Amino acid sequence: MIEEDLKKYDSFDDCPVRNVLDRIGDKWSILIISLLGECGTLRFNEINHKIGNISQKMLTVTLKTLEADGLLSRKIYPVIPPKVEYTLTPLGESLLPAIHTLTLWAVENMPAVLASREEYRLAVAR
Amino acid sequence: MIEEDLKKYDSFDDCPVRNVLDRIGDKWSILIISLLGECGTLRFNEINHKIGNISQKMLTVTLKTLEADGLLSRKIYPVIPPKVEYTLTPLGESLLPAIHTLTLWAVENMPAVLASREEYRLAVAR
DNA sequence: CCGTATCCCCCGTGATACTG
DNA sequence: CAGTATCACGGGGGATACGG
Repeated sequence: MIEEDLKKYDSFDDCPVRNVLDRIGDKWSILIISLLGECGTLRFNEINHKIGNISQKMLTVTLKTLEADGLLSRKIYPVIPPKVEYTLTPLGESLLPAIHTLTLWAVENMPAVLASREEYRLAVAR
Repeated sequence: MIEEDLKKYDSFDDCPVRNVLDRIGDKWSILIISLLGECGTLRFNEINHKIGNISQKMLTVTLKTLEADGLLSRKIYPVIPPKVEYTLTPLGESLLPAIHTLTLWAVENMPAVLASREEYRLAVAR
């Protein structure tokens, strides 16, 4: 019984912010979306080099997830060596303003957060 | 221009969006911030019950982290049994618009994301 | 060049029991 | 009521090697 009875009181599963963070709150998604938002279209290795410290595996995995979610599209040129281009879909582009808002907050307020955290650390250490 | 100013954050380590997600991109932070944004001030067990499916440990950990980051404040009443109230700081409140923007996007576009994902799943299965 | 396929480790999260 | 303490686990993520 319990499993189902609890679900109707489960505010968690229906929270839209959590749903979106479950999709794009991982380590690389938003970074890739921002990058494509700036640059328009990029090849696999271009993204790889621009980010710099992402593993090839995670880049592949993240791009595939974003494609499955309909946030970016993949164009394969049947040439050798292979050439693949990634571009945001309109759905992906629609996410840019939200990311931008979050970015602005970060630029303005992260220094305060870091300062607070340092102060807290010192207070606890004492 | 903001767009150009942000370009200097291209590298991963200095990316503001990643910094903020590293802090509040965990499973419970944004949910708690939203809740306090709605309700103003809440006691430990009130948050516990309103969220419903968070473990006591994670609630404690998340609240402590948010306090250390200066996003919420903690008021302890020296009574027995203990009474502790949590309220957003101005810094925490300043995050609400960004969360709201993200929420709006989720409400509007998550159905499309889920549909795309299902379609992709079917395409791969074939 | 653009991926796949493995192996492995860390740590965020949860379950449970206990305390002032 | 509001936490601590401890144990356990699952999976996100990295390193590496191989494939078309």
